[in-house]
Amino acid sequence: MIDSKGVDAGLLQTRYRLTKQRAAILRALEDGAHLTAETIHERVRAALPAVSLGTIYRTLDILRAIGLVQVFAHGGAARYEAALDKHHHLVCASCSEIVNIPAPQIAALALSIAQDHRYSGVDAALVVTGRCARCAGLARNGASTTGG
Amino acid sequence: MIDSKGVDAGLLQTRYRLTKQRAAILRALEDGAHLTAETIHERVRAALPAVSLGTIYRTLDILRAIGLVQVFAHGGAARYEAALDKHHHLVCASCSEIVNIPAPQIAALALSIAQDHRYSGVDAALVVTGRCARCAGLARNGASTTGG
DNA sequence: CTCTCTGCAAAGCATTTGCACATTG
DNA sequence: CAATGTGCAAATGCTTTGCAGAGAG
Repeated sequence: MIDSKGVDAGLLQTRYRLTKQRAAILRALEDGAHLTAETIHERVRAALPAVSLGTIYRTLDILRAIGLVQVFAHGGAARYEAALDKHHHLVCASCSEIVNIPAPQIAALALSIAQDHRYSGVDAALVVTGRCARCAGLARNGASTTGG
Repeated sequence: MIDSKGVDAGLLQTRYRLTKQRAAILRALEDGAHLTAETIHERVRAALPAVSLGTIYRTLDILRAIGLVQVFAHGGAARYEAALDKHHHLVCASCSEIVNIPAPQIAALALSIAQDHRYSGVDAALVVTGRCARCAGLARNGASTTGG
């Protein structure tokens, strides 16, 4: 997986080349999780102003194929994060806060479901949606809760 | 919820009007599950040739807000289905077959996770991805598995 | 009759792609 | 040097929206 000293190792083990753009994208993914392609673009631009959004998408797609990156859809745009560990997500419907949750029991459940239906090569994604304490509090006061 | 004799009851209990377009959309949703907006459009057109895609989207959005319809994203386009019961999905990564799975234990797990993080009004969606037996078999023979 | 809905067509986002040039290994 | 990657900009696919006329209650 990704390691702070050897972020790039993953790529080096493939036919893909390690360009400065890709290294920057991997670094951006280390800093924050659940990032939008556009957010990643902004962050990468800090180091490499000329990088295009197209390159971000192409690279993220490669990283996902290799298994270095995990994607998860929320609110129109896809969210990307480094595939450090297997986890699921708890999302606030109001402010879109995203919390990682371990839920290790899901893996076994998914496997059992898959076997029942003769599916192989299984993966599972659980998304729990609700309202965080802060947003629930604001809602009680009748205030708008949209935003971060 | 939706009943074969009273599909429309849900709408009638709201401020929304029951138009022939909406009735047709509800009926299309009874027939098949996991439908794309475009598929629903085609089906509705059989009865009402002039219906526009825009109306399909507007209606589906209302039905979701009321709770008559459940959405679930897969492969670019959103999939819609009547909210008859709470269930989850098993999806074949090759042919995109979608199987409904009950997994009642998820609700309790989601609730417990939500409580841990002081979230309220919780809902959970589990998507299990894998390769169905047929696609796995075809893959073994080196044939293309896309489609179906 | 009033308020809501509809069709149409244009707009809006997120994402993908073709191409000529730049870069990596 | 050969193969792969990049920027740019146009194209795509799904979904949303403004508007004027049509229809529901």
